[in-house]
Amino acid sequence: MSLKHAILVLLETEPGSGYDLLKHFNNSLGYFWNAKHQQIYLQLKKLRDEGLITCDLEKQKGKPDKKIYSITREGEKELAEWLRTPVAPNSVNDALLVKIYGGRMCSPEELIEELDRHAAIHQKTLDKLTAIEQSYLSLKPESREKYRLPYLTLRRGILGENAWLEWAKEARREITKS
Amino acid sequence: MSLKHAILVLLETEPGSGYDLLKHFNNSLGYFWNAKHQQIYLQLKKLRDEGLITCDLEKQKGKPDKKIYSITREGEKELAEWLRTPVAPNSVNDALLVKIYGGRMCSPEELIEELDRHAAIHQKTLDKLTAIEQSYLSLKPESREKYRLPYLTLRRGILGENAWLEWAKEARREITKS
DNA sequence: CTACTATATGCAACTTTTTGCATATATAAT
DNA sequence: ATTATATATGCAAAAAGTTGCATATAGTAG
Repeated sequence: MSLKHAILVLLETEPGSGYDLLKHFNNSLGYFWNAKHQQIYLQLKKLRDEGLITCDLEKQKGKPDKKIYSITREGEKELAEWLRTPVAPNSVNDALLVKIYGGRMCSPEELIEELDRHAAIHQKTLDKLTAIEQSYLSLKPESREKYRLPYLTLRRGILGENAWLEWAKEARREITKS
Repeated sequence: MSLKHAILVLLETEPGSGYDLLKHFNNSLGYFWNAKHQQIYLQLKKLRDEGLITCDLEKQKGKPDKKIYSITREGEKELAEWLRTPVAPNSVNDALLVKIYGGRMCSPEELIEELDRHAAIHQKTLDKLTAIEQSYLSLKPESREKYRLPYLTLRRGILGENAWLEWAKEARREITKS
């Protein structure tokens, strides 16, 4: 669906190899769009076949050649069009909640253990996001301009993770009671 | 993945037809596990093939026969085992955030329009969840016991949607500034 | 000296999910 | 009368995503 557009968004900012993209992705869109590296490489191939991006080889010594992808006019057009089209609301798949919903069949201790495990992961994500926010906020106001919109998505991550952790505290209290 | 387990969780609570399940699902697990009706019917078939659920026909006049599914011993075993196994953290796919991230290429007005559209959807979800919460809270404390764990997942929904709407206000202010 | 991590890709097989169609009846609203 | 909605299922094809493997080098940590 829109992994395709996520890639176009990133390549519109700057060209790069699949690997570059992957790293960039994992520090930005990856926080709210799931994708494995295979998926990204596959999409890059497809996007190239569709002519939405181009690919130039960059020779490197020792390492395999880098394929540097850039967005094309076609790609920009496609992206602009997508931006004008309404998208579906976020879709969530949260196995932990399925577990808790049906948690009667297992011990409170086991639920708490799993909840804590997830809380640790969410805390880690929050820490990363907060660190990114700090580096954004330490930029000079002129430099911030460029990142204004990405910053909004960062905020979404931060508010979301905070809410998650708040909920986890509440849930923990409730489960412990039993 | 765990649509399978989501179905087992619901059938463990009470047997029912695919359609019953679907409605139940849409008012509970559906808030944090995405699935279309086709997927549910398909999974029911698979679960039956695996012997985790059974199916009895219930004749109806006028309408097609209902297939009433129930969980089997095998199914309960499978479910209990799954509950003891750690699950992956929630995965999110949020196209709106991809859009905002790359929103430089479209007008603030268009972004705001889309943001508001999504906000309306989230508000609607929040309203539904709040209504469910109200009916839960109006139960006698003895009757609540049964729904304690599902209620926690409801709380997750409420806190999550509130956070979403808070963020949307913030984002709206920021985008409007430009 | 060895193991691990990072760089840098990608195929093949499989599972999961989505999209679009298809059917048939009952009831409530316009 | 007609239309829409709810009931009640499901197939088939396509798209998307996951899992597991495979390759090859360079640098760093133990």
